[in-house]
Amino acid sequence: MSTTATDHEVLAAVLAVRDGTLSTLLWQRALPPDAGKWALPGGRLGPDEDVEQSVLRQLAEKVDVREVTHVEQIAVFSRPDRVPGPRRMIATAFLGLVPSDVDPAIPADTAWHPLSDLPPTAFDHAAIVEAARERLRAKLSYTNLGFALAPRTFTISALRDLYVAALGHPVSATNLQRVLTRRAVLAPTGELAPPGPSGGRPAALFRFAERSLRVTDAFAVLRPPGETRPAKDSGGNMESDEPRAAVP
Amino acid sequence: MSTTATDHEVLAAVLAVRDGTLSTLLWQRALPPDAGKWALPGGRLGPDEDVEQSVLRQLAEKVDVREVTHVEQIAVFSRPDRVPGPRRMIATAFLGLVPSDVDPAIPADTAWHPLSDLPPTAFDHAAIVEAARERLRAKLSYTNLGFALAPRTFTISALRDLYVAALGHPVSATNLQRVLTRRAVLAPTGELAPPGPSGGRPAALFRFAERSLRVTDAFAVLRPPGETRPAKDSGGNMESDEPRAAVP
DNA sequence: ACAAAAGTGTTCGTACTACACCCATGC
DNA sequence: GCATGGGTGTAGTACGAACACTTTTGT
Repeated sequence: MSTTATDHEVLAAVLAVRDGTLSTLLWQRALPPDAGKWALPGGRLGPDEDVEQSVLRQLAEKVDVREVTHVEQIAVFSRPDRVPGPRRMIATAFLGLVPSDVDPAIPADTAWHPLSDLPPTAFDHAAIVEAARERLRAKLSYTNLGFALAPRTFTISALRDLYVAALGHPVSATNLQRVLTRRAVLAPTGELAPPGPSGGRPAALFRFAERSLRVTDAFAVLRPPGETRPAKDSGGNMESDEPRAAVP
Repeated sequence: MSTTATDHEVLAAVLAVRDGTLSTLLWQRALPPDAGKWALPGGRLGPDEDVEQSVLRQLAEKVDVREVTHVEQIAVFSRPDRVPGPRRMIATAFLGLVPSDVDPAIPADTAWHPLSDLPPTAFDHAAIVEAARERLRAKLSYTNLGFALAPRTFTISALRDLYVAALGHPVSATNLQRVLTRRAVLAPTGELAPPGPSGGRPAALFRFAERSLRVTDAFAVLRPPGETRPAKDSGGNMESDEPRAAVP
């Protein structure tokens, strides 16, 4: 047994907009180390699974996996002292997204926490949550990732509220509709939502044209010549997805 | 000792433009498994280092690390059968970049290979190279990452050739200069390069204003209100950098 | 009628692209 | 002079942001 043996864990920052604020799922540790602190869902990588399979399995213990609409790798966290223990623990961190309308059954030790008001967190999990938030912010701007936060059908103003919560800055409902429609990200359902008790014109219901990730703005500048809109989609596998935003 | 013990390796796809084509550094395996096939530089994670430190240490054995101008995490590769052996091997893949003007001393078993004409590669290393290429392509469009491919000073047309090799599509030297100047990515040195043997106007020499990664186009759409140009830089750490491009 | 909410029309500014044209050098 | 390569000037256009205005409902 060489000295290089490690354990590998998978951790998921599951984000969703709850009560108008971006929140993440955490469970409270009962045992040392870091007893009482709040940790991300996850666990040890099993012998016959890759990290993608593992994170879905681990999430199934906390929430119904069918409610997780998008999962992607964020980064490896590997500081030698990041978790105390007999053997070193390396973590692959994931971003998971859950639509705003589902209220999954969660274990007693688990709860949603607004990112703006996190409780004391275990180990380096706060940094993982922050990286997940940055990833989400970035990808909302150049992909159709909104589908993963939104119910199956929604009004534009409801969608606007989701974008505001996730981006952290004001978003105009008018421009949101036009931008997403131009990219063929949104499609009208033809149905209407009834107005609230204080009146107002009934809102049209929309849905996302696709419910899987698609890059809508591949190039910021230096586009291939002749392409007016870069909105073409591109293939790829789970290992190679990534966003733009925060930087070393 | 539980069955979950793993080894962890670090692999780097070191990319550079050589002879006008995007190339990567590979070494030819002498021993099984995959003897004779070409592999990415890397090796086992040491007990007292994180993956970022490890990749720099491993690269030092192949090239002078001071010549590697940028390194960033790409993804974890974790298929249980990705590498045969007594214990499972998980890999953290990195992108490394080397300027086009340095010709580092490399070991006898190591050579540069054009991405367009790779030799038979070991394990899943071809997929890692492809992911690195996508990462580079994406980030060239919305960051100042060109600094990592370019010499310290260069003419616009030399820089254009680098972008063409890395992006794989034509780039106008005129527009490249204007786009990068507008973002304050390029700065003139005031010096001139002598023309070639066939004449022509002497070209002005430029340099990159910064030699560390900066996001120049954070938002494709849905910018924070009031910001005309998003070109402000943002903080962050190495763990959280990522690009946009290929997608699952 | 009035308030409230949704949606459309229109203007404005910016900036990327493309292309024509001018500049400086070698032969 | 002429070819070669570098650089600037200038449309053209597309599109995102902002804001005014209209539409449709409830009270």
